[in-house]
Amino acid sequence: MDTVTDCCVPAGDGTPAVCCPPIVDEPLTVERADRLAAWFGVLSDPTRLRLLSLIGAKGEACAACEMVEPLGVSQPTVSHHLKILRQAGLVVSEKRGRWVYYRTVSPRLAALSRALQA
Amino acid sequence: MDTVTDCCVPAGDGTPAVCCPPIVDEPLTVERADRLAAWFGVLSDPTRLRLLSLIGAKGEACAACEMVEPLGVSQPTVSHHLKILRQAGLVVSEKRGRWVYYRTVSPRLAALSRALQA
DNA sequence: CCAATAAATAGACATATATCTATATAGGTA
DNA sequence: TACCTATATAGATATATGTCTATTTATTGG
Repeated sequence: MDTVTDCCVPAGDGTPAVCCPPIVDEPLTVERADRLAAWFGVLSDPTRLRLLSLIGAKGEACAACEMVEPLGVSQPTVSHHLKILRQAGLVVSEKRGRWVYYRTVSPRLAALSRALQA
Repeated sequence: MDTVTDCCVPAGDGTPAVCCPPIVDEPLTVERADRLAAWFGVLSDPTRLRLLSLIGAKGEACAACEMVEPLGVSQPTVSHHLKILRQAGLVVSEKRGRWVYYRTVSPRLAALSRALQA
């Protein structure tokens, strides 16, 4: 789950691959289904969704100072979920001073959104 | 998880509710996060995604006759996953003759797609 | 250089879930 | 009516996961 291209379907005829085309367009391969399922699994936890939403709404948010208190879970739990979001490529982090700031990765969210288009 | 409206955000000012607005627009409430997480949980299994994709691509598919064999899992497993997809409102079923046919529910998929728009 | 603090890791534990086999149900068909 | 056959349900089991407390790591400021 490292790059957006994980979600692409190779055209195989020289034209550019289509990234995360709607899943209802043609039957998913086992590989694409596994990758997409992993991403949706990342989105299947309320705490992670709230973190993602909080980061997106603020534009940028730091882990402990802005996210632990409003979510009502422990600091290690926030850290755990942010790691999962980061590994999935849904957020990126940057250390500035003593704090770590997070931002959402729009292309990744857009790719998943596209996969669900009807 | 019964209607698309489960995903809506009431406007509270007389104007129509916005259904499944992007989660990065404003911080999710606990309730919306719980509901969205449940839906993404339904999408977080490769077998269910392949079922959904197969049904969508064919336009309509019957449980045993068209889905058990290509998926490579047992009939009860297919039945189990179809029930979960049905309860989530992502597919509807109709019994015709001896078989049960499934179709995808476009508005529900569209609502989830909208929630992930960047 | 040391103390304070933000963040990450380790480990434990409870809960959820995906799958299977075996069995039940239901409804068309001979 | 009685039998097939398509689905659904039950129950068991292995695995995955979300959360916590306790601890470690890393970095800033005095």
